[in-house]
Amino acid sequence: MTSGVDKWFKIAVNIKYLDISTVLQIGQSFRWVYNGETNEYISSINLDHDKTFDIVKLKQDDKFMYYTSVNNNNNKQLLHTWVRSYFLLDIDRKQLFEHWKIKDPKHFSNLSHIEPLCSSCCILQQDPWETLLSFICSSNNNISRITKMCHTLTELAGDEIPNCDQLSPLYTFPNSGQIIKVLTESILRENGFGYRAKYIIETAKKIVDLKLKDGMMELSDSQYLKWKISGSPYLEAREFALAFSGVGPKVADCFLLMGMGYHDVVPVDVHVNRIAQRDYKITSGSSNNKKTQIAKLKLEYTKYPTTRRKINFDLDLIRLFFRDLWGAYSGWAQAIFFAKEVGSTSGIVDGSVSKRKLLIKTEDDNSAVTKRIKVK
DNA sequence: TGTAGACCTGCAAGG
DNA sequence: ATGAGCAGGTCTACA
Repeated sequence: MTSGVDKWFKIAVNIKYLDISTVLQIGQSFRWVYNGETNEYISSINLDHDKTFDIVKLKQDDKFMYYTSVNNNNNKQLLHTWVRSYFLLDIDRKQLFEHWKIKDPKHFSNLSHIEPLCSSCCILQQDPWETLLSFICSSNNNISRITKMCHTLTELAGDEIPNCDQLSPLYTFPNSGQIIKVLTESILRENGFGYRAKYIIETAKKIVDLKLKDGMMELSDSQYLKWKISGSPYLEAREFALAFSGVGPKVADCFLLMGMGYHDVVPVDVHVNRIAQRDYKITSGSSNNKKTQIAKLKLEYTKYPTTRRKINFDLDLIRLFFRDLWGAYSGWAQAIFFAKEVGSTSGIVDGSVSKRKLLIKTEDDNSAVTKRIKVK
């Protein structure tokens, strides 16, 4: 076990540029536990998408992000690589903003208004398998329950990680094999998963079957997903993702954006839909132009039967509108508008003893980002 | 082929 | 104290 003194490594990141208290709680990742006394975030992390997990801690001040691993020798190089990759630090957010200012001046030109939201402009590059399951849990659901469900999944089917020096034990995120071995739909239902219980079991089964069929049983689920999908055009990747139970267009796009690195994907949910209609005047009516566009998509999607069955063409046009407007990192731009629109709430803190609420103001009053801390 | 309802659960918001 | 309504949707059963 550790001596009680963590050896922290650090990386220069201005908090105005990237604020982990926003990014980790905005509803992208659901398994970071915040410790209000130490101001640290902790989670079990699959550092290289392999089969071993580390306990990772993160914290931040104005100029630096600090990171450490509680077990596995605190491998600096591995951690460093993971942090850069998880937060996608090599992507130049300032350059993205410059691009968006040119492409969408109406909504990005007033940078003083937008600037407070820069800190939330970060799409995390998460573990593919965990991302897929997390977002299956997310459908028609709220962040605090999604968070709870993700933790429950680890407790029910993951492995307890020894010596992690925490008040409550931490577990690995279960792989597909563990899920089908240990869990059933009724167990998940008893544990509050509701109708998503079935989707989780079916999805885990499908991954096991696919790996078997492809002769790739030695790969972890995430390695398999990357092997299967990486490099594919978006439409093919989405077709593959949509074939899973409980995965519709929104969940598939979240998975591809946050788990598979498809940065130009804008997941269209009720909020993005509302933004499109209200701020961009995307009509829900049926103009000739729109009918033409849909007819074109229908033709194109005949090659993709699952997509054809599950897609909503009106919403898909909104995705395409934003992709064409914002470009290669349109998914990141969407994160800014999403944060502005709904703010965020987060889940468990210190073993669910208390709860933290973080709110980003949404009024059109050019106000700065405000945060509210609420402790039960 | 397209479109209403149903669907688990927990929580805020308003009365 | 109580309970309708909703939450970053998806699935199924019908016309």
